[in-house]
Amino acid sequence: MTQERQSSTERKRQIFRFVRDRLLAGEPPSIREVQQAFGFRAVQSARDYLEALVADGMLEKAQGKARGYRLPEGGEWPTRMVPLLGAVQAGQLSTAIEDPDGFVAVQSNNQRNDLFALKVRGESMRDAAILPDDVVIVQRQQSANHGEIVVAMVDDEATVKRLWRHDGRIELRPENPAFSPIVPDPEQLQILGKVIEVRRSL
Amino acid sequence: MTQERQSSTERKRQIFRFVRDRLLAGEPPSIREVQQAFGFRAVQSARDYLEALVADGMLEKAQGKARGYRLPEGGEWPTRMVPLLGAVQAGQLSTAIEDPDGFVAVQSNNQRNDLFALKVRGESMRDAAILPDDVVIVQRQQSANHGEIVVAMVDDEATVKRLWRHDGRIELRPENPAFSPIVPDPEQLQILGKVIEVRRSL
DNA sequence: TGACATAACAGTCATTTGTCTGGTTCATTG
DNA sequence: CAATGAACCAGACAAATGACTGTTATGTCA
Repeated sequence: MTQERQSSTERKRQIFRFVRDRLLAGEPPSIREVQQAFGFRAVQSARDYLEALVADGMLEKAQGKARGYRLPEGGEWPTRMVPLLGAVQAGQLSTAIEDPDGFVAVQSNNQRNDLFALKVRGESMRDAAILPDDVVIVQRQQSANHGEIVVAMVDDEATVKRLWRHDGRIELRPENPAFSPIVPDPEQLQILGKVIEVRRSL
Repeated sequence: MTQERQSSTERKRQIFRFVRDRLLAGEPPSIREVQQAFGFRAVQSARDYLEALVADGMLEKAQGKARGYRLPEGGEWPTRMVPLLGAVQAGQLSTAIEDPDGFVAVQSNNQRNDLFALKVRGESMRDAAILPDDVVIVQRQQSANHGEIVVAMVDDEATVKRLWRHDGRIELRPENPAFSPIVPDPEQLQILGKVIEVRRSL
């Protein structure tokens, strides 16, 4: 009359995967949904497993709130959705982020809300293996180190270039012999952020 | 005694962004949480706005479920975790997938469980902008079309190459003049899948 | 065998959350 | 002004969900 007995550890793993997948899909399950998914006849059975997972540090939960189980923020890198911007013009970054073209899932230990994604235009970084229509994940910051690939405002438009420092001057170098380096007026140079990842769909 | 009166459209936008950001963070809000976030004295006020957003197609909701508001399914695909494999040897793909080096978040409308990720070794695809240590997302399939980039078993190891068909023969072409095309014995050619995305961390 | 631990079950209560019906305030306008 | 509609408010009810206490089966092992 009761459901077949199973090894705790294996079922625990299955339940964790179920909850994790639901959380990654943005749909936190209720305890009773876990119960039904695994055919338990009692709510408490599912609850026992969930509590065990919390005790193991595999899950966290918000007391009293509905659908309150979450993945811990520390151990595994949480996946977050990051706004995808088509084009950015000077001074419009924050407004562009409020009305993005879409969202991209990124795994990052970055706590703050300072990542965004940008679609690359042009061939100027071809030899750095960054092609048109690639999507770059960008960490917002006002400056960058020598040699890092940055997104900067040039002629009122966001472009991807490698930042080069020499003789106290800053240069934005394309990586394609067909393009010329840019030596911006230091007063006007506006760096939007540093490229931390490149993605290309085939 | 009542809260300051505001223009509907602007507040609607604000409420939408609030809900959207909560959803993207994986924490769907309850109606009362929206109410409190905007200082409404009545639940129904928040509810009115949420209903309006649903009517506008900006949100969807699941009847009766707690925290049931969602972003519409338009173009945004669910994010799934896909096993990341370091190296694969012949015949060991399925076992490798059970003990992966990690997981990668992928957005895909693919329903089946036939995606995996593989870390690229070697420079043989350099001119296709695929570099060592890049991670390729692969869709498992036994064959592929002319011109597609595939993962195939060569010398008992998985390699990334472009598949070329001519004269009824199949060739695995590197994309780097320093490497030579491979013309495998058709009997032994084992294609693991097709590369659908390339990622590089900087 | 009997003590023990584990996995599952039963039932109840409390809180959170969604739903509903209607009322109040206030600017606009014919 | 009276009518109207928009924005907001009040309160109650119901469904979903979490929390709690205790019980029953089943395997292990001294």
